Amino acid sequence: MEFKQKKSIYLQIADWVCDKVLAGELAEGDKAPSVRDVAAELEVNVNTVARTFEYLQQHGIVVVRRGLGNFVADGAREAIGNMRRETFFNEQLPELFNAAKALGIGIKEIEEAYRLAQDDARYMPK
Amino acid sequence: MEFKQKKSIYLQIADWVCDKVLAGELAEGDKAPSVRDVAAELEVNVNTVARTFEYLQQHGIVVVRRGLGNFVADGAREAIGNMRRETFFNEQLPELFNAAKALGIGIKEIEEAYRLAQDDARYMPK
Amino acid sequence: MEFKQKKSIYLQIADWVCDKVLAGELAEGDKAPSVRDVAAELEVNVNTVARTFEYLQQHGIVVVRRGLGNFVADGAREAIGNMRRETFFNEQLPELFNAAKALGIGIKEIEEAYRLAQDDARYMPK
Amino acid sequence: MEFKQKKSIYLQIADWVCDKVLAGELAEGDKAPSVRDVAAELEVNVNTVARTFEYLQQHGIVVVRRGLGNFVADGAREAIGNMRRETFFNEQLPELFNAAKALGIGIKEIEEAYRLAQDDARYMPK
DNA sequence: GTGGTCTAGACCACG
DNA sequence: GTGGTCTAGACCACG
Repeated sequence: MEFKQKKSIYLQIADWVCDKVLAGELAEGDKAPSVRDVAAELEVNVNTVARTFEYLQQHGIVVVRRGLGNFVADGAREAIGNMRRETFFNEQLPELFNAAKALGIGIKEIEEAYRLAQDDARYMPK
Repeated sequence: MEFKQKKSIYLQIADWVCDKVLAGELAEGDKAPSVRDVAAELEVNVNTVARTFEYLQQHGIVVVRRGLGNFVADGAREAIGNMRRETFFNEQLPELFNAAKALGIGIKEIEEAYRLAQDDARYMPK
Repeated sequence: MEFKQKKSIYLQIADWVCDKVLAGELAEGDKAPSVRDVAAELEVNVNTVARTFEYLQQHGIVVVRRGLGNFVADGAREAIGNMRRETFFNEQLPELFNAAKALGIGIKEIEEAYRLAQDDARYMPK
Repeated sequence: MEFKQKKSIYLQIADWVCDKVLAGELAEGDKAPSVRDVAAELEVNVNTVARTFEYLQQHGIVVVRRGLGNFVADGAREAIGNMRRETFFNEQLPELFNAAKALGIGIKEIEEAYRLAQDDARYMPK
């Protein structure tokens, strides 16, 4: 796994875990891989992964059972969806619209970029 | 001026200077306010502002004339526009579309949010 | 380490790091000594060394891994070589030839000085 | 007149004056143009030119006659030649040879660059 | 007056 | 432990 610079690694790992949940690789109630296993797999510091699970726990996506490990919480899928939707509509989108406005970019150009992105995705999937 | 926590102060000051250039308050060739004047006005440390101008210089937005101060570079407006436009289309927009795709959000919903944002801006300007 | 007055300390430290890379003391991928260790060893301020690494990073000689430290970049040796070679042929040498021309000094005299310098180096190494 | 960034403006002006002396535009004993005239002509600060003449005076190239102005000193041509020759052989050349050595560049390559520079100067004079 | 650089010391997010 | 950032204060060359 490659990490981007802009975002904290621990948050990128959180995204990675959430993606697994959404994809069904981790079902609700499943035991999540241990902090140490994730750290080994992704070649990051154990503390970093610990912070990831602390974050996931605070957002109701995992629950800790002491001595047993982290488990995907009931309602995790929904919690993830809500969290992301909220971020999307309340943070990402407003920021983008502000930037667009300042640059004199209108909805037309955004639509066009969207269509181009769609085409790219269609012909060069992955 | 209020600073946000997410972004470095020196970068927020850089944005502030760029905005002045785009707004025509600072024309190309104009002398920018001195490092010390900006520091006093924004109530930040002189070194912080010095870092801002170092950054602006590296991006071709100001040129330093020794002993005289910082001057808005020829082509600064274009440089700022290009920089911001590039960020918009190559970073912000793709990230947004990716997020949208993952959430099953289509262009329709983005358009609708855009219209809502427009209305907000219209009725509650500033 | 003794610092000269003509050049900024942070740039002299950058040269010192580059020399270590060229000498093989620091291989590509190696972790560079921490900002604080270098500051302690060279008896300069931590911020000064931080500036050095910022400079090295901008020139592709080190990469920062957050929380882990600075690492010698892939291709650092080549980047340093190119940087220095370019300075030599495009700046130092033309300046010298211009000065020589203005003084009526020809290649013969330069060659002779070269031979003398060689001899000095041979008999008084270091 | 265009100023380079690396060298102090006052030293570049000093070179400019010395060049005039060597070219015969200013003969020994001639009155040099006033500090204010030079400042106006080159569009620099008066203090900068004052520093230039202070420097030239210290190196025996001009003499000040209070109330009358600066005059090209007797022996100015020779003083300039000596000064430049000394800089050339004791500073520029050793620095260049050091840099060359560090880069593994020998006298052959310097000679070749010299020949190329000569050709350039011959075919594209000025 | 102007920016460039440096020090000493601090707090922070991140790992 | 690691680099990033900021402050307060200082001295410098240069103009």
